[in-house]
Amino acid sequence: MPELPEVETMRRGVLPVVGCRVAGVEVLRGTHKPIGVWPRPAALARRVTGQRIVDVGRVGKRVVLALECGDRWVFEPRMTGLVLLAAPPNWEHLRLRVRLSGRGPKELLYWDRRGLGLVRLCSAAEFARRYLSGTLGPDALEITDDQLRERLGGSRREVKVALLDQAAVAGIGNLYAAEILHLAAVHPQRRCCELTLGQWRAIGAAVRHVLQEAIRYEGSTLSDGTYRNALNEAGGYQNHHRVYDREGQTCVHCGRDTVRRIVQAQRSTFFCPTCQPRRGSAAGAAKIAALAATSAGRRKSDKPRPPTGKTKSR
DNA sequence: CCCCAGTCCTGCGGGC
DNA sequence: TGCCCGCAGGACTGGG
Repeated sequence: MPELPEVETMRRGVLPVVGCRVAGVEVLRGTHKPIGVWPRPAALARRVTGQRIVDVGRVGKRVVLALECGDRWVFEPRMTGLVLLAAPPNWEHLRLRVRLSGRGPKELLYWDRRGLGLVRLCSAAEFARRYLSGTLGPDALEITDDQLRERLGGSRREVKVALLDQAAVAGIGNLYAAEILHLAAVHPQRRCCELTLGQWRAIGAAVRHVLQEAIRYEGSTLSDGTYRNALNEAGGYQNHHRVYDREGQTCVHCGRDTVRRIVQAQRSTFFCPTCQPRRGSAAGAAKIAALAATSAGRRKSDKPRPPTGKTKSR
């Protein structure tokens, strides 16, 4: 389930490949159906071999290697994909091995248990067309409250479903949508067009706060253990979840009600009926005002543990 | 245009 | 104990 925090953690983890040259690439086929790789392996090897990696960026939930020729190599993990420098959780599901030369890591690996992910090499023009020109909304870490409201405020969709729309805002998935709405004190089934300006601000503040905290803890590793960072280590944010996967447990905020589970758009949604009433509450708005202040104040001093993050390229 | 249901894929856990 | 079915949710497609 890599969402923005997990993919950002992978991106930071593989930053040491910047400056290395691609010495070769192997597309591995085990007993499973091969993942999507574009172009086909022979053409891929021809285009990437000898190229220097000049940057590691992120676009939504994808890791992007920028090559010196201008091509962008996009790794899209979808449900279970991992971009790794260390040994993978299980060699059987290794899908791609990129051998590197130069000082730094000797190889970069793409692993994917379910094989729903894909790896695509794009020219600069194709990259822009696919990922930068309107098909993907502003990055969730950078979107402003006004942009969020402009892009979703007119929609009749339920707000939790709308937050998953990558064309509106890029990076939020099922887990963090639930966490964000609990912090913002907004019921997941409220329609976007019914939300107040204050509620959109609360959601905006919660988007930034939840995602930054999750990045600080290097993402969420659920009970299936699939998600790992680039060094094959588990994340820590699962210990700080407010509602996700906590059905029937006491709400950590109000301490009185229990977390409920409903299904929206064929996906589980977790929420607390007391903290997220169907109508907005003054208490929720006040809570968010305080939170927004601490979140903004923390941003500059919030250093992840090494390897440290760098500006992403887009 | 907007929105939704169905599809892909594998591992795991519940039920019998 | 072993088997089967349903579920997990990324992005995409086809259709209303």
